[in-house]
Amino acid sequence: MALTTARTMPGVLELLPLDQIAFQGMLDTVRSNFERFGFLPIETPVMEFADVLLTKSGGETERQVYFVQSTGALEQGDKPELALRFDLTVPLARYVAEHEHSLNFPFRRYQIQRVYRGERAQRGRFREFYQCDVDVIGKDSLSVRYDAEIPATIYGVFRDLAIGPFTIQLNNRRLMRGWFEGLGIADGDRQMAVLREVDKLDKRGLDHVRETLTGAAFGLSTEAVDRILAFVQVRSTSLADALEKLDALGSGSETFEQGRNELRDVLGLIKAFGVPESHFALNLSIARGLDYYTGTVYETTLNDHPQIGSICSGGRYENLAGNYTKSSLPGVGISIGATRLYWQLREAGLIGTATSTVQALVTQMDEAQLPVYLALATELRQAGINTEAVMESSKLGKQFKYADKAGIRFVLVLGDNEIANGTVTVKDLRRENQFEVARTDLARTLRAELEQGAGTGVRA
RNA sequence: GUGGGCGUAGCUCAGUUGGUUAGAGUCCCGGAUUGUGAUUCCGGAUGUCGGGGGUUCGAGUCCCCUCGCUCACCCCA
Repeated sequence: MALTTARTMPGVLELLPLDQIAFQGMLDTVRSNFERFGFLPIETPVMEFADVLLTKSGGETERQVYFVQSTGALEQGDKPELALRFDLTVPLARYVAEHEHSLNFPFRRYQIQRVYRGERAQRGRFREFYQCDVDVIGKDSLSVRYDAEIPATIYGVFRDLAIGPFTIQLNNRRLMRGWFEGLGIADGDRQMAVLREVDKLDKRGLDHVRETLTGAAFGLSTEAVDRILAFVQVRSTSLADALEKLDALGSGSETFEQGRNELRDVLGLIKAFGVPESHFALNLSIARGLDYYTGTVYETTLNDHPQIGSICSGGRYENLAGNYTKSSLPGVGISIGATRLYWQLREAGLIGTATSTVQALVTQMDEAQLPVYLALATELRQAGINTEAVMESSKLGKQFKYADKAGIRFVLVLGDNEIANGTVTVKDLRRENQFEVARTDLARTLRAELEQGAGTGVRA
């Protein structure tokens, strides 16, 4: 019989158990921080009705959507009725509109699930990936103060992930649009186009952006472009510096002043939330490509690994669910692309080898003593230690090799001597030492050892 | 969706101006006398040379087509 090649589609990340443990450790850190800040969990279906998912989308989104069709509909040649979600924000909008009358506002939710995009595979880009989202949705209005709570949450996440120094960079869409208005770029679509272009500043460089803006596609004057470039190059080094640089921009349109006031409030509150000044900064080139953002926008980068780019981004939007309800539902939120983040951290060598979730292996010296081994394993499990017992007899060396490869830290040997003495021999494969303890003290001893070296599993 | 690069063991690759039975390292499996892994030594398994066609006495190598992967753009986590 011809064999089928075992393979997965490009753009998916499938991990071996030890890597999966590291990845899940990362998600646990994200989740616990989201919960610590008082966000509530929800999950939504992977599939949604296509018309619900694609309401506001232009051609770009639709191009990246996977449609889903039942066999029956496929045979009849119908248009697909269902599609896979491509982010968690659109399903959130649908969720809030659908359950509006049962929800408590401001609605603070977090959601950690996979999303799907039909992209051509590329380094660090996935077709199936995890997003970790937090959003706050208000009914009719939502204070700009929430715009500061989001970065505070994000600070907690990346601090606990311990992946090195990072900076949460902030900007405000109103401030940008107001600045462009002052230069005579009044049309909304045109403002968006300029905005998307300056967003590339950090990636493409000053000259490239200048060339594009003065070029035929935009046709802006050299003076206007110089003013834009001066604006988007603003970066801050501390809170006082940020406020000073905002003042130094001079006065502007009503939109501009509104944006500036929002930014001032947000920056001040981020500090009040306890985020160190070294970890947040003004970056007036941050724009975000998505057009639904209206005010504050965020991007987070690792200081020592700028090539990785943004590892977490989001912002403020008015009218989240305008396509589904007449209610006004403003919100602010952010998303961590966990799959890409994990993949890039691994590429950069920032993730060490995880230890197994299995903490102890009970070896088998003598098949006849199997009940003794199983009783020992049960004892340890009852003491909260994840334990595996060797079920098939083999050479002890082979059993050690198995434990080593599996990343199991403690190997327990129970032979005639130990049984006679009421002891257990423990080999700690991580510390590379061996000791013998009374069986009655075993669980306590292992617990103490394990707690000593407790970590997130993501540390290098 | 648009443009460039690359396809040889599971992985990283070598393979001369076309010339016998296609190699190395790594990984995997087994062994090196009594109850100890990761080091060392010995042995073993593994390939429609991406696929199809053409040129030739002879193609991994040259030509054409095709498929796959990958990088950049677009967009984005």
